[in-house]
Amino acid sequence: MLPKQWSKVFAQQQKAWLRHAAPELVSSLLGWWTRHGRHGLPWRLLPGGRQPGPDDLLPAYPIWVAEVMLQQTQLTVALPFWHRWWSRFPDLESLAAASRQDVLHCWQGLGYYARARRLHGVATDLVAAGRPLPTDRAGLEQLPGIGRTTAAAIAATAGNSPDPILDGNVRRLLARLLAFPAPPRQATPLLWTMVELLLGGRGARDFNQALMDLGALVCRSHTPLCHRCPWRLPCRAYSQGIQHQLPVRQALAPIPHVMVGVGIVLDHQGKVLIGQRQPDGLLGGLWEFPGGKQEPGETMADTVVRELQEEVGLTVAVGPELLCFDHAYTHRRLTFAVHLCHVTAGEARPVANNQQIAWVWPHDLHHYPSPAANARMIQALQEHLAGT
DNA sequence: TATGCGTGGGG
DNA sequence: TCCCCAAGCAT
Repeated sequence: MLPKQWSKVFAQQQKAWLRHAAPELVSSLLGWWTRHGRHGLPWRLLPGGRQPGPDDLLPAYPIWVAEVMLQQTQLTVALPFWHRWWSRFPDLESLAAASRQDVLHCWQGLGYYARARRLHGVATDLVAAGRPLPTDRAGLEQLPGIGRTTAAAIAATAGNSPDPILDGNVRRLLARLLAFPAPPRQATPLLWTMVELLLGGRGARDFNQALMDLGALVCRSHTPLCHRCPWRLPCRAYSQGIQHQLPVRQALAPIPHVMVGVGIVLDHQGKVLIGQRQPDGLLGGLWEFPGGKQEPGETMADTVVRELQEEVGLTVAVGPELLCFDHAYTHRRLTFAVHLCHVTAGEARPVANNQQIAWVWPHDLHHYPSPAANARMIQALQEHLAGT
């Protein structure tokens, strides 16, 4: 980390330069964007792909949904989910009228499930109060799940308001343009000031989209394509030849690895047992086969027996391993060992970690929203049953 | 200020 | 294979 005094001097110098250089930077950015072709979100979501003029107002609801889906998620990944959502919940009222299960089911596979819960909660509250979705940044920022960047993205995309964003693309662009000597991981006040100076108070619809396109297509994380960049000449990282070393990376904490034992319990009819996770926290509200962490000294069979006892009050006999695979979350790595089981004693009931349980026909499992790792287990189970 | 929160694509 | 990381936010 840099000495505090040094940072302050650096910030003052950069701000002064940016005030001076902003008009030319914006002009070359928008020029590049116009020549290059517009790839921004509103041009993908509007009927017929028509292009909005500067004074056009676009509907806030679909943009709100899209921008929340796009938090920490790339456009190409989110787009199919957005289309599914759009056909299922085309307006605030239909979303408010849906059940939590339907909403999670539509979101299944996209991750960060609290986003879906909050979208649903906001829709429910607004419709109950008879109020529309806010369209200004301040109003949007009051909603749960909406921070400054998402609020600005919605307001600027829908209404061309003068609200810059500061997402990962913009942080990386600024880090290179200014040869930023510290990790720009968080949206700091300094970085906000920088992007405000750059925008200069004009409508931000095209500006925000152009910045994100430049970051995604040219000023890429691994291999920046500087020869195509409209900011190549003013870019300090490029002039110093250090564009590959920027942005400065933040040291990451080591990621723990955990072994997890999972039991797929079949009853005498052939139904299987699933449990629904608590509504909040990791994978909240999703359904999965019972299981949990392997404790020191346990065999995997021990783990499955103990977890089934603790979670659903069943005593089971552990059969053969159905499959074993790795799954990585952002802050944890898991290895799942999945075993077929049958009940030897007890009656299934929700005890810990579950708000409810259900015995389900294997071919009905897809009606229950479940995390990606569990979806792999379901597939393996169905292949196993088809083969026997 | 640091950490929890998912998943899939790309080097 | 392994690691990074992506249109962030809440606590």
